[in-house]
Amino acid sequence: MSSNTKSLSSTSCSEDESELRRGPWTLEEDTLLIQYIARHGEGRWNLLAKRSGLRRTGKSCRLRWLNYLKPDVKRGNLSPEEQLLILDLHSKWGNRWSKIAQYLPGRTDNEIKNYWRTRVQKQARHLKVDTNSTEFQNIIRCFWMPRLLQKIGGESSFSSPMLIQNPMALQPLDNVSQHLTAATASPPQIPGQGALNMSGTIYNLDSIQKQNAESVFCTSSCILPSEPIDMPKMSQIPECPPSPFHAILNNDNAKGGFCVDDNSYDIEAFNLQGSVSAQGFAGNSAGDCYVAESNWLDSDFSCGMWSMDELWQSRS
DNA sequence: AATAGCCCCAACCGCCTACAA
DNA sequence: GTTGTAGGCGGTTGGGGCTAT
Repeated sequence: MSSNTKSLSSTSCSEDESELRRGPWTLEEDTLLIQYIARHGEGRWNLLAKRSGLRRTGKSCRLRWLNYLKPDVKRGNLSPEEQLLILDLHSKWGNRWSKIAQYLPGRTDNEIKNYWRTRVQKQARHLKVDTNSTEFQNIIRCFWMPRLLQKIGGESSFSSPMLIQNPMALQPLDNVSQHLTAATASPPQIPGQGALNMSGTIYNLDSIQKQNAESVFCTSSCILPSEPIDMPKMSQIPECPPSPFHAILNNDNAKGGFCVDDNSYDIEAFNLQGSVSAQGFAGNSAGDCYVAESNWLDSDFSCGMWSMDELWQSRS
């Protein structure tokens, strides 16, 4: 949405000339701000606001520049890689939007915050869980992030700029995100095989792709193990609870859905029946969960459906 | 075609911190 | 050490656009 096209609702003929303007920025204001910064540079926002002739607060000028006018601000939907990074970094730092934004070149804290509120929190609302809850964290780790990884892996043949060959496996985690952002800045010249390593997690894309007919194992501390997964062995781990989502794809009469939009790669909706919440995911020991989701990953996943009754039965 | 409801995002607000006087 | 100011951050809101009915 460009506010350039918007009219200033607060503007009127009788408006006091000395009054500060508020609301959407006009094209003229944008031009003034850009020209001033081109001549004098960023910073000293209050002074800028006075001298530029803009009847705006310094704060407003700063915000407009940083979130919209700055040349390197990226527009458009967040890529799966960016979404994955946000989910991962948020699990580490919480609502430290500006810190998270540092790892996504061209993305602003405001944009990331909006993404979290409109996409991620929406899912939590549908599930009737708190976004900070263990349950929801598990859902993100076990379903959303693997799905994004799968999507990235699926595109690996290959244009995904964040997908890099893995020269930095086992690097300290804080370097990893940096590496990822660096990869974004300079498009890779590599084929799409390898791994993503974030937060100490090696996202083994080869494994993901091979696992389409298998399943994905995830733990509280990582999404996928760094070692190639021996899925038959994994599936025998006794403490792995049965996947509540196993029922997802085998029930044509399902009334609930866990949907991922193929274009945005977002989980589109949890349409849960009654008072069902995601509490079932909290019971996984140490946050571990086992996801048998062969069909989920295999399908085009316009919308996987399952019965919530089955879901609940499967976890008890 | 009209309209009600929802979604998304730009912009604002209030608080906090850093720093200079 | 205190005070004032600027900048930065996270939370919240308002309104345009989209979709469903």
